[in-house]
Amino acid sequence: MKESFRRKPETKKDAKQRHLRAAASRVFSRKGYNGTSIRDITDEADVSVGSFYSYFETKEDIIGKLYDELAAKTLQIAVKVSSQEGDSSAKKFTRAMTHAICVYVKNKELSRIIFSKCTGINDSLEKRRAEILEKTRQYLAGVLGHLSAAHSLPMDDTDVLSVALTQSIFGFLSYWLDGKLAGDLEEAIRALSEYHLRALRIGFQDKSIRRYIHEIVAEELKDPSN
Amino acid sequence: MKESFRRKPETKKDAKQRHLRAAASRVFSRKGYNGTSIRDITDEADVSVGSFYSYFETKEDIIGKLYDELAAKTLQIAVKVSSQEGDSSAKKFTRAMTHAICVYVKNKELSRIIFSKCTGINDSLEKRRAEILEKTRQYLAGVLGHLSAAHSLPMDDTDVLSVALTQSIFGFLSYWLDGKLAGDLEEAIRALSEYHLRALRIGFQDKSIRRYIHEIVAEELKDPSN
Amino acid sequence: MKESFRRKPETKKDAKQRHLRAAASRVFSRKGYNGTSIRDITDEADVSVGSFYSYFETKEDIIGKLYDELAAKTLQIAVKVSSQEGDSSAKKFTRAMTHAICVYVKNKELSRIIFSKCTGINDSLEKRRAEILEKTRQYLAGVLGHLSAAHSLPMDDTDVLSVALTQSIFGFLSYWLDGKLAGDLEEAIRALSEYHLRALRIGFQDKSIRRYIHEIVAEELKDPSN
Amino acid sequence: MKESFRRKPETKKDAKQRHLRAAASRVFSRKGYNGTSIRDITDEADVSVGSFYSYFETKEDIIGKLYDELAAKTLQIAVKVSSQEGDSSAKKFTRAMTHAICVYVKNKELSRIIFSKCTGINDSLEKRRAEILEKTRQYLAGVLGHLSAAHSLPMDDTDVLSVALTQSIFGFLSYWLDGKLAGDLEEAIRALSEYHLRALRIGFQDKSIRRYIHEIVAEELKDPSN
DNA sequence: CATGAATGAGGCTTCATTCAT
DNA sequence: GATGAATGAAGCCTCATTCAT
Repeated sequence: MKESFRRKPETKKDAKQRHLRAAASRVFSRKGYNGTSIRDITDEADVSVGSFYSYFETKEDIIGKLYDELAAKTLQIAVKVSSQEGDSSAKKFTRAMTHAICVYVKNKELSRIIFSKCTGINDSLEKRRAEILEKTRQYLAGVLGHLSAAHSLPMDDTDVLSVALTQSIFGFLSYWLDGKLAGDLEEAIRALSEYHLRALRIGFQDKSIRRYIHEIVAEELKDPSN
Repeated sequence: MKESFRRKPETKKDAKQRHLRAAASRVFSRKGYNGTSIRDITDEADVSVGSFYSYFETKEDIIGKLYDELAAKTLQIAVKVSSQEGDSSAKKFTRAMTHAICVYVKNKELSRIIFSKCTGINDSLEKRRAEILEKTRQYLAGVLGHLSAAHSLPMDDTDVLSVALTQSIFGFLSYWLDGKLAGDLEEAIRALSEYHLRALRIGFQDKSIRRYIHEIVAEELKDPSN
Repeated sequence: MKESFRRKPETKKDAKQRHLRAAASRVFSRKGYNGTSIRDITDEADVSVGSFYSYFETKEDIIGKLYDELAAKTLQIAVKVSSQEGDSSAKKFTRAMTHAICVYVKNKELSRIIFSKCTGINDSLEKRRAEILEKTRQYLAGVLGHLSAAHSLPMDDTDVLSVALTQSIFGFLSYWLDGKLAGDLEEAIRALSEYHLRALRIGFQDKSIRRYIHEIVAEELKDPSN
Repeated sequence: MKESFRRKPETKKDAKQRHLRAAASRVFSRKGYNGTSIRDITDEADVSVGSFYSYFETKEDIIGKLYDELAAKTLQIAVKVSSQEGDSSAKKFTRAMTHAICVYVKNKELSRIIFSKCTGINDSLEKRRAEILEKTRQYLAGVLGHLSAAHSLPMDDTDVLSVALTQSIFGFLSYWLDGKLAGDLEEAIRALSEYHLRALRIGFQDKSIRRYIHEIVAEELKDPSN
């Protein structure tokens, strides 16, 4: 909402594009890519079909832009946590995972789009989708790598394990975002985190884990706007 | 007209339906549901459009039938392993997971369809899709439940953990079936299995795990036909 | 059912054709020409689609044959009554009209087909349809002509009046065959007959009219078969 | 955007809908409902197929709208004549019938559609069709009722007679609109009118009847537009 | 720039007709 | 002959995209 310095005064044009993206993400999240017509989006945004095409080349384009949007958000995952040094492995890992989850939970609609509602559209979009999710995987793979070095873990097959780790998180998120998992989010993250910590043979104290998670969740998800 | 022995007359009609299903699964697996036209399927199967419609009601019908096909296969997961008693927890778990993975690997195209290529089509199909995958999750949740009782594991949130476990397997499979993971399948399964065994605090011997996996993979995937 | 002399031993082929025509007339009468598929007819007749095409060239052909069937029946109208000589004009007219009505009522399904269910199909069939109905019109026009000569009626526009007369009968029949007119058939015919007799300025006695009608209706419609 | 005076802004949208309805009525009147494709209509109207579907929901919809159009016109029958009081029965009846005929003759194409070209499409449309024609029948039945009271006619079976009267008019119109009846329209109406007057035992003078008819026909059909 | 009517390619589905068995 | 699986032309309809106003 605030722009840091000068740069980017968010023109009217930008605002309308954002407005359309927001409308589109709502509709896509509800009806899926193929079930959504351009008309549906412009109706939701209360603009004309013609306008849509001033801001986006094609229907694929807007999905691409939404992918971009989520891709930009996922950068925060690495940025926000990477600065922490001297923390215990358990703290690093838990904070990394919690951050990742929070980013997706905060962007519920975009996440639903990329996790399930707008998949299998075509090869090029599928590739983009994979790239975005891959960023998170690579980030977590990096964390795993550090830990494996620090703990001299026999991280026999980093690829397989980073996939397993990432996909278990994404899978959990899919269920969570679809409302299929009842219960408290922090508690769920804790169960997930401790599960993986055990798998990674990283020692931890239940109490601390809860605290690490709470700190991040409280901060990330308190703000109702965004 | 008469069939010599018992069960499964597999009429010509059945055979052609199967032929069409196979053709469809190939095209769907390549181009996705929405990217595939009826024409594409009938071209692949080398039959006329009209024929398609004497075997399937609608385009949705054939996807439903393919879903059925995979659903039937997933029943094998539970059936094949359920008979083992007196085995160690590690053996039970590893065999269960390996079996599940083998079923999906053996049905590569159907699996790609249900994991990614034909998702988000509409609500009713999405529900069917979820149900099918849910079966595997429930089966694994059952295994977890047994183990948690036996090891008095603090299985605090069985739902979350069964989702995490299942989705890590499905995620791994998606990558594997898309050819994104190089390396040996048995080795990958072992890494995955041991990861989860550690997470579940089940003791195991690396050597035995390899053997459990090898027995099943060797048997399940040796047959070149299917 | 009985064949008068030798001639026409009604081959098996003829019987099957008749069987198909009967089935078709039932289905057409229920669902109309365009709403009926060849499959519907062969299902009703319990024969194969291929058989259908041994007996009829095309779908149009069978409608044509059904038209023929009714056309043949309408010939009876003229034949049966024409022999009466020396009768009063009222008797002649009433008997002619009653006969015409009975023929159509006796062939309920064929009549429904030609009156409403299979109309507007295409020009050539429409022409055939018109020809058939025209036969009845011409017959009644002939009766009108005789009467006009006998009574020196100023039958100013025979065409118009014969159309009006015929169409009022056909219209009545459409309603009747669709079950839209309650009441007794003889009574309805009497009302109709007397209406036209008055229009034609032909004197009559109510009692006699009833008798003329009763004689014919009783004979024509008593037999349950056909 | 603003319309100068009152009622009926007749937007461009309305005009185009009317244009399409007119084109459709021409094609339907020529080729019948089932013989006409959407393409035929849009070719006749010189618009795209897509346009058709922004004005009408389905092919059935446009026939329904054409039915509506004629239904609206038939309301004029009752409206225009109902005001006449103190007239003789012959005048009332003749004027009513002439009005009815004029309405259908003025809407030649719509009438052909509803009388013959677009019949037997399906049950729901057939019901609508019947309802529309029924309105005219009921109106004429009403006229008959009044006359029967005034003349103490033994209107024994009003239903049968109103059907006969209406259908003789509709039948006459079908012939007339198909160009199957040569001659002068006023003369034909006169013959028809006098026929029914005699049937109804209403006294009349030939000269007056001619005048009643002429007044209406001259007024109703003089205007070349519409 | 905004609008939304117009476009038409392309998809799904039906069904009259054919023909190998 | 009888059968019914196979064919494919043709119809209805949708919706992404364009463009005149």
